[in-house]
Amino acid sequence: MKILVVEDDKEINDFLVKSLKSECFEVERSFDGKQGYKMASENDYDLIVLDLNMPKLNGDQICVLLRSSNITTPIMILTVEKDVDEKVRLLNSGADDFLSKPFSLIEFIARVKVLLRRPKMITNDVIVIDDLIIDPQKHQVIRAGKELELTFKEFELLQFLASNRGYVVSRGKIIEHVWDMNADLFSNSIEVHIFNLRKKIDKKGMKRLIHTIPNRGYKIEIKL
Amino acid sequence: MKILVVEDDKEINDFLVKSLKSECFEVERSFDGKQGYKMASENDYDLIVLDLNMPKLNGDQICVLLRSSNITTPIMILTVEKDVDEKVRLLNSGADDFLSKPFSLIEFIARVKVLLRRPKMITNDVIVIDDLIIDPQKHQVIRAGKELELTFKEFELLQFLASNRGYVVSRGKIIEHVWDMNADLFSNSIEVHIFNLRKKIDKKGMKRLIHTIPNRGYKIEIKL
DNA sequence: TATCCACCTTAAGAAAAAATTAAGAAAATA
DNA sequence: TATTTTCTTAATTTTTTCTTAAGGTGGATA
Repeated sequence: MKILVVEDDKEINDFLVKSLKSECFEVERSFDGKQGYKMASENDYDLIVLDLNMPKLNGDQICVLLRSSNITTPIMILTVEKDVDEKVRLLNSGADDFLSKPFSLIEFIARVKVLLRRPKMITNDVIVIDDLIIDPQKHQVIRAGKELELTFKEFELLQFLASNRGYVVSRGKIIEHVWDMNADLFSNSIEVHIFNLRKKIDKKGMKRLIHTIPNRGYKIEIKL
Repeated sequence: MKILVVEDDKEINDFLVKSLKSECFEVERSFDGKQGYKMASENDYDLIVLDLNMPKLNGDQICVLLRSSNITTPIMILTVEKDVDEKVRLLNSGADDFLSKPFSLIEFIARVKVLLRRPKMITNDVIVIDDLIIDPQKHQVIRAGKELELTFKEFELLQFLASNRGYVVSRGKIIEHVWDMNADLFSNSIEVHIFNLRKKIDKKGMKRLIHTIPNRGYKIEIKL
């Protein structure tokens, strides 16, 4: 993950870069709006952090410029503005998020991570979620140290949910991926399989991993 | 929505007017900078589209003149300039947006709609408003670091309000987007859902995000 | 001050969605 | 083909969510 930081204040720039690097992000920086814009338009970053007030070229101006050249990289603008209209204006200029100074390191990193988040692809890799281990190659599932016997459909269903961990998976998507085309969308087959899966995986006394989101689907997640 | 187009090139003028009309905007036009300025200053448009290079009076000059007479109508300037400094200069002259020729119809219309502050489309993007984070793909809402359990309707309602942050959302629009056609327009279902949403999101001690605008609807906004 | 109006608040029960059974159909295996 | 396992269907129960309706609150208005 490559992040560009454009901030003319040396101290804040250092702070941002250090914070991001400590989170294992690759960081490039600029202390100048115009140079920052040049870097942003010539390189492919995963996130651009812009200070609002800089000499020569402001953060929001850079933002408008980048968006007008169809650069869709997420942009976060750092601002001291407390004015609502100003914030609305910034969001309309194409920024994805803004952060008012002074801000905490934790808040900054949290926002960065939100902006960088993308759903994962489905692979055949081993999936580990808490004490649940799914090994697609071995067709093996272990929960709390005990190996479980899953049927083919149960395994496919679990793997699909697990590889989308944290994200809601709709019934439609499940049908699409775990069943084939001609499956009946209006049967309750999924419910029955979920029920059977839960009997094996989410035994009583354990923290539940499979969650129902009414009207939307199911989700695998560690709830704290 | 009434839009003024000022452009001396007959062909481009026709193109713009036709494009806008096909999008159901009401359009008036001028082929001349001076006359265009007169029209802009004497009428109340929702958007003014100006060509940069015109005989007698340039787009940026019109822009400065209009702004100096306290006309705040959004202005879009059409330019062939590729130069950064030029673009920055235009933004500073009071223009809200600029578009470099040649541009596509889609791009033009998209920008127009942004400037007209049409309610934004509802996407699946993560929405961050202050310490409220809404992640549609995860069906996850976090306020002040704590995850909240929202029902389907509550989530849809919040997402709709949030994606129109800063703007009032009428009951009609809510019914239209969150409910389906055959919803009862005269029930107080919306009020109840708003109430339940507030219980979860705007807990006491927090700065309120959901605001009632009497006789008009609701609005999500950071009040400072 | 009385009245109206828009919105808020509650609570009950209607409606919808999901969980749970069990039986039988289909598929895999021997 | 017989047997076993897995999957689907369908009826029933349980849970969750949504709507309705009645009463309350507070501001605006005459």
